Amino acid sequence: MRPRNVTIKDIAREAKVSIATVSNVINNKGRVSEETRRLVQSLIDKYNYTPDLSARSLKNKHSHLISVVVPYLAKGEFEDNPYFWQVVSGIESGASSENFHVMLTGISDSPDMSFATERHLDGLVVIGASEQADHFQHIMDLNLPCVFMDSYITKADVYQVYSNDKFGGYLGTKYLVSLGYEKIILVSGIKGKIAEGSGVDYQRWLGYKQALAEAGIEYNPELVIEEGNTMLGGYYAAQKVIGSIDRKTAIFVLSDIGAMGLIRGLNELGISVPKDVSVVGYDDIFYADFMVPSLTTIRQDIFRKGERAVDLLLAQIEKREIEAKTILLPVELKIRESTTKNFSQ
Amino acid sequence: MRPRNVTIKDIAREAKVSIATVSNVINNKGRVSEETRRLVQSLIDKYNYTPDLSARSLKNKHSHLISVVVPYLAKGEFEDNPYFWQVVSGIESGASSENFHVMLTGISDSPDMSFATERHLDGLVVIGASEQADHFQHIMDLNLPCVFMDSYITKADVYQVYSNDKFGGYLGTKYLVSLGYEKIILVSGIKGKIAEGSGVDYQRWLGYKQALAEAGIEYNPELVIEEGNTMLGGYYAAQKVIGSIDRKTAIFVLSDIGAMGLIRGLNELGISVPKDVSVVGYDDIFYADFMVPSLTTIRQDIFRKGERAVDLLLAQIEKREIEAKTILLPVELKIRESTTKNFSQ
DNA sequence: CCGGGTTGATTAAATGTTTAAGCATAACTA
DNA sequence: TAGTTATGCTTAAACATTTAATCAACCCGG
Repeated sequence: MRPRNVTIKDIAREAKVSIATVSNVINNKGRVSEETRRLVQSLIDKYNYTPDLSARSLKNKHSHLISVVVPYLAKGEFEDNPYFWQVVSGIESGASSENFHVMLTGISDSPDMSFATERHLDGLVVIGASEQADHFQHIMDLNLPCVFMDSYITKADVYQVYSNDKFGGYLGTKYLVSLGYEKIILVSGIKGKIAEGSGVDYQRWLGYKQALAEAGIEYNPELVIEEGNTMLGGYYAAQKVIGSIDRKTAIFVLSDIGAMGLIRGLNELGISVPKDVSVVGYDDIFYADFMVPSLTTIRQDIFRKGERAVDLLLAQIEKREIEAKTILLPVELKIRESTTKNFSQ
Repeated sequence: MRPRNVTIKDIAREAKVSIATVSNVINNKGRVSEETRRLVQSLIDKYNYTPDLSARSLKNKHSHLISVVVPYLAKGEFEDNPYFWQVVSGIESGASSENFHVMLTGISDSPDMSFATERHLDGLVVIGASEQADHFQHIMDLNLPCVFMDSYITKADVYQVYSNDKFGGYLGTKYLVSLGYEKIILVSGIKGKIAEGSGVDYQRWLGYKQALAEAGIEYNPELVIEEGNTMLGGYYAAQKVIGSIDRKTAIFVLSDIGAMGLIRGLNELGISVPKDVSVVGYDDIFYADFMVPSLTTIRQDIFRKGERAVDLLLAQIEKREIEAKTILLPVELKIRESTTKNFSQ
């Protein structure tokens, strides 16, 4: 029905040159006179010819395709934290402006990474990897340009981007202390991460501890609730936390989504934020500002993080010189309605 | 460093057979004895060989790759409605279980669809297309298996999946009427869609009108606010709406995200939900249940919608017989805290 | 014992590119 | 003017597959 796809051969035939010449004008390589270059280009435009990427990638061993590897919540179901959508959005933005396309793959317990070589992927952005996990070695074995985001890999000298999680933990805690609270509950993510000493939550916890130490508040491990940085996790955390809330207590939740669940849970238990307890979140996902109450939080530019990851990835792919293998993005305290001065004294 | 990728040739050589035979065992085609099949398979397993998808796709003209086409908010920036992440998650789920991979591409005003043929994409899931828009014809011209989601295409006989938007609009409106409200403000999406008569918002608007008619309430176009189904849109809608709120007024927002912005905006203007006004949302995005107040909304199973779109797409790709080209998913009223009976009488 | 069918394999072409090597022709240099 | 060099282009191989065509060997019925 529709004219079959025009190939380099068709262009070459009509221009009365060899396909090599056409290839040369496409890629701006080799030697070709201005005259034929124009002729060929005009035919390319006329027929709207674009080279077949499968053929190209077969020859080249690269595809202009990168993949972002996102942790699965359940089998085949992505984490429902809008954080990821913002990251992915940033990655797509960075990639598409450099003419790369983005594939989306989930990673599970037994990760099969063969797709990366099968498809001649040019690179990977891996979100929230852990060097303890199986998949880490699998990924390293690919020997592919790779950027780890929010991963705190120390064993290997890899490219990484993260924001200043330790400082973020410090900032949030210190702010609550400055408001007059002396007992600061930390609601953190996946169980065991802190003990394991890995991941963003561990870093934020370090900052939390540091701020406590500076304030002369003794660290109490019982105030650290590892509930998972999900809405439901925060919601259940409310029940765990309720018993220990007094006039000197504030809560620092290491994700906005968790904070949202927590606030909801507290409400149902008759505790109102910020009247009865102050809550600080983390991430500044785009609706933190629209919640009721709006959420005091540690802001990181999530979209930007995705873009920067692509920068770093493309630098590797194109073997450009780079200042540093690691990009550390700033965090910032956003004060909103979910926190208030402690008037109990 | 790492042994260069093993190809079909290597397997063939070691098995002392031709590459055609290896190809046959891989694809379960042609004739090959049980004995050699086992031999070859064992070598495939031993070397962890997987066929090169570029070469395959060059020959086959298909790639086991589909793309989901998402509207851009700004250039390179996806719509921030978590709705999309849930859809994409469902699509990835459906695709990966059938060994397809998913690419993510944004669509803008001047859409270049050449990537689809260049990459031998097997199909497209297009979200929120409009047959009036430029991109629609571009997509049709590709002549590729395609599923339109939330698009209400009528000009062409295409595969589509949507949920029962008209009924959803009816349901939400009728519920507010049943609570005793007589003046129901509709906060809708992108300006002009209703006049244009296209898209999900138009359908929901039809349902809205129908419910009003059944209740004997006169339709008043001034009560329809087209503000964009974004959080910020809802937020600004609050200002437009504030003047016309009285004791008999309720608000139906055609997206949860917009409802969230609206409720926030109303709060800032001193109006509390549901005490002063009842609000119904649309979508049941995953945190509608966790907001304060939790949101009465029209629920659709967004994740499922993504999965079903893939079903439909794969049926086309594999040329399977299908009952119908259109899948209509149910909607359901979820009653929560943002609505309350009108006690003004 | 001969011709036809079945079985298990091989050969070779084809897919659409890129690229190294080669080859005229023209232009420059000594 | 002869030798070198630069220019513009072509040839052909290579990339890793699939698949149609072919073929040898074997079996079997008449």
